[in-house]
Amino acid sequence: MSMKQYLVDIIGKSLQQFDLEEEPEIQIEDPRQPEHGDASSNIAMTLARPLKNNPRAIAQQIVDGLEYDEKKVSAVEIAGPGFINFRYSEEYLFDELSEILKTGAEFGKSDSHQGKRILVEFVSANPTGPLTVGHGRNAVLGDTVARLFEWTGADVEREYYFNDAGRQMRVLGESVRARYLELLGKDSEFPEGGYEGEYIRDIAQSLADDKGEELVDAEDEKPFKEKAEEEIFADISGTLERMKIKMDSFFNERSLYEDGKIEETIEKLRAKGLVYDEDGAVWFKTTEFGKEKDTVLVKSSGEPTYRLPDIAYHANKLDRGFDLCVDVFGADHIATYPDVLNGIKSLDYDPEKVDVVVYQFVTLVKDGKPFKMSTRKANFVTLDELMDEVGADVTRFFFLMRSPNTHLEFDIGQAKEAGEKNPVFYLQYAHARISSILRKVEEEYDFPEDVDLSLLTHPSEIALLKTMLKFPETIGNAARLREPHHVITFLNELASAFTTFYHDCRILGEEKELVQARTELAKAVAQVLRNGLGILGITAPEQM
RNA sequence: GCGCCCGUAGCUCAACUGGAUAGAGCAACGCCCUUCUAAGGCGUAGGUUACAGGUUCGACUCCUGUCGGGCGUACCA
Repeated sequence: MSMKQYLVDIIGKSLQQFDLEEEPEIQIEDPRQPEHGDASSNIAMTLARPLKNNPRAIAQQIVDGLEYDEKKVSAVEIAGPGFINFRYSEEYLFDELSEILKTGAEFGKSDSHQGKRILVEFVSANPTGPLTVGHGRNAVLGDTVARLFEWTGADVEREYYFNDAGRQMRVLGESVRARYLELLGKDSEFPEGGYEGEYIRDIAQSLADDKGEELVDAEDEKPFKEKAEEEIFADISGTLERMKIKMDSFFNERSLYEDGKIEETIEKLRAKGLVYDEDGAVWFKTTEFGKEKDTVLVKSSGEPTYRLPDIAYHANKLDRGFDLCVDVFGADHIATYPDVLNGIKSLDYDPEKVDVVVYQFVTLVKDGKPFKMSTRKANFVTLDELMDEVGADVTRFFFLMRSPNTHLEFDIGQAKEAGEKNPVFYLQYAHARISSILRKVEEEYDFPEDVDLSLLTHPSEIALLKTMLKFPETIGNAARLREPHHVITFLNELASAFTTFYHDCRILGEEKELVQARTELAKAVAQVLRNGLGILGITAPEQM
């Protein structure tokens, strides 16, 4: 049982002395100031109103009725307006340190999503060009949220959804055809709104190499489109792999048509009276759900809008038995979400099982000015280019360090000169330092089996230990909120606490028993750093 | 016009569910390498949390309004 759960339990027991109509929720928080103890509860303040008494008096009554294990809690104090502050006993802290070492690579895992099957759908870019830094935030966020779910016990599947049948891909095929003809010196007309990127020429070139003039009189853009899709997908897969992202499945929108799911979706909605025909188009009565206008599902041309397959796709996900389906997408797609929810709800699925992680746009800054990206116009910086410059670790870190809900400013110049001022190195450096020390300890010492951890008495040692203990809760919060940046904030705190310890306390050259105790402490820190960086998909180097 | 998101130190951003004295990094200034990695440390400076009200014992956090920015509001994806 976690310490916080223990505190909730003992406070709950003490509260039985009051005649409360309903059981209050007992909150335990981490005080910002060390003088305020290791854990704190505001319960007395929240009870002031129902009990019609002042908070400090209530706090006193709660503390008087509190029965606690002195092996866990060394002191309980009332402070400020009525906070009850707890201090952890050293015995508890040392037991926990042993626990971290024993649990090792598993330390930080929890069971809040135990037994749940979760599908995380992300990236989902149509194969019209290489992945850009614009896609990077989606890719890294989705993968890391998936990792967080895994750390909280879920069985996770990562899925990439794409559509190679739409207009985008036709234009892509036409663009390749034009470049192909151009290469062979034939007449060609570059399509309006075509893809202008250099990679189109590369694809055309490889077609010309393989097929010569065979395709000059091709009936349509199909062979060009297929070649483009193949090459671009190979490129995207390579980029994902470089970023340590491994998809479990690729889902093509087309299969929804082939299975008749699109038709089925419409018919089911029609049977419920939520779909009607007008002006040659098929409409979804979204006004029923409070929207201002109804929404077109099938255009008068007979082509569905993207909302229809979106609804059918989510129904398909739920048919596959997932307990939770999480979509990751940028703020520009937020408008589709209510339609999808209303759609699946109307099809009698539980909308609670669909959740979305929305992130704000990445603003690219180039030469000190904002820079609009467009795949079509070939204004972009690819993820591969970025990784060539700064590597995969920095790339992942960069996209994860900020809350998904805030605009992320990406300054290309700054990223390139990232070098030593990049914050990811601070974390890796702490790990490398510990590794180096551990190698030396290994060479120079031979320890007995028993360790006396109670030799760890320096404030920096205790502070470091306490910081490590927050790790499991941090992971739990990050998973619950789908916000990986909390892990980074924690790791920064941990690395900083270690660095303070490193400067205050030596390991090598002290009394042998102390060397041993501090070695155990350092091993634990390295372990927690590895676990945390592992969740972020960032390496923990042994030397730098 | 309407809807969603955002506005915190010079810059980029934190602040868990409403908690106690709003924190980091970068930039600036001053120190610290014969000692386990200086990709580091210590110190100084920097704030009316956009603005105005409200709710609360307590507001960066919740509510209302104003201003500023982003996105959406298609028979585009």
